[in-house]
Amino acid sequence: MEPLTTEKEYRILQVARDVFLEKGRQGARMQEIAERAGVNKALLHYYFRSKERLYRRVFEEEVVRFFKNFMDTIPAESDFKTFLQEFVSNYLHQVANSPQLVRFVLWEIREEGEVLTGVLQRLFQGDPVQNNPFIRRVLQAVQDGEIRPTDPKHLFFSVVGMCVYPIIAGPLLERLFPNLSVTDEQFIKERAQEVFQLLWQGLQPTT
Amino acid sequence: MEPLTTEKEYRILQVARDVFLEKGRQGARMQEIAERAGVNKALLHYYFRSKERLYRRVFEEEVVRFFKNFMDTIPAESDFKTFLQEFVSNYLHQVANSPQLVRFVLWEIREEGEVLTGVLQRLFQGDPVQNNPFIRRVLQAVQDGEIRPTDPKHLFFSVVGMCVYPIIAGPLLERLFPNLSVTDEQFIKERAQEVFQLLWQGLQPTT
DNA sequence: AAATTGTTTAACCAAATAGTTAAACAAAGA
DNA sequence: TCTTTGTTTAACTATTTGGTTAAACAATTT
Repeated sequence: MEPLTTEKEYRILQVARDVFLEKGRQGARMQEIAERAGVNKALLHYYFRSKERLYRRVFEEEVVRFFKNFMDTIPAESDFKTFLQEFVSNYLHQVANSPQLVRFVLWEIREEGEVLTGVLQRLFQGDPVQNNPFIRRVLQAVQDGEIRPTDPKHLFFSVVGMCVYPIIAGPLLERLFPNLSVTDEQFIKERAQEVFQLLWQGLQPTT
Repeated sequence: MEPLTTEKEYRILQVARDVFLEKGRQGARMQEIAERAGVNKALLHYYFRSKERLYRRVFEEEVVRFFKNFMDTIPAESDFKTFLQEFVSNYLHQVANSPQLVRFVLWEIREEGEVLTGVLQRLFQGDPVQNNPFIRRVLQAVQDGEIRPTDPKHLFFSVVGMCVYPIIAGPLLERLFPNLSVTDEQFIKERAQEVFQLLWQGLQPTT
């Protein structure tokens, strides 16, 4: 049988991702990755040379995924009300789907300097990111009088913050509120509703 | 001269905190803590026995601080409008003052099970935390008709999320928005204003 | 079948790092 | 001054962990 190098290489990457997201850069162990992937430790080095390189590969991929997730949740054109409603719901589901991703990126970005800059460079070549679709849509909504004048950057922070926080703080909040499970569909729906309502009312033009 | 054991013990704890907040549980090195504290490595073990115990000591203390910071920012009684305004401003400043704290807690709580439960137990003995002053104040404001009916738990998540997110995502956001510095007094003030405005308008009773 | 190429592994090595110990040192008291 | 007690350290040990290597293995080609 033809040995499919790609298959095992891919499995290693998958597992490496899991372990790094769980334990972080320093907490992850090559041995554990190997075992979980069902291969020998040397194979990790055969494919990826070093822990550093394997980590970078994962880190870069996850930062990209982090942004792609965000971009993917931006709905197609429509009135701003449904745009906002859908975005909140989509993004909440996205984050709830893999809470570790956000936590990982938010923690690990603290050290990576050049690496992060490189990834971002490649992701948004030339494009000033301040012009991302979400922000452009907000600016347009303001111009069209659909919502009151607002700094789109701050609105962006607010929306993302409200979606992301309950989920990455989950382990804490679930201890404070005994009946809470932040990744439950039930809660996510409830949350989407609350967030949207607050935003929409808060953004109404004042006459 | 009388040797002040407390002094060096205290300095070690201080430095240990810094290093753990910077590097995390696994990233921190006993050697580095010793060097930065200006003492020999053995002294760390003399006072704290093991890395594990030193870490727990720091972790527990920081979780407590994390909550104390929150509690301390809850303003005294007043109308809900100024209450909210002050809370947002206070909490933003609190978080901006030590962004590492929030990042650290949010990352590290993922593993600690019994430890965290223990700390929380001691912090809020008996008191169901759902009854914290912030939430009580919101409930009252709803009853008094100062704001529209809202789930106080969700409002709590929203406020904290909007304050916390831009700051812990700082390293990322500052690369996306070149002129941004999320811990600058300038930005914090601006942010407080924006967050409050959104909240206040979003919470108005609908006639 | 023999040779070739690429794949996989067990066993090993080297470096980093947590933890220990015995001895030096300093202050206080007899 | 000598002893005692508590403090501090340099040097050492054990363990963990990233990384290497030589040899076995499997598939393919000649």
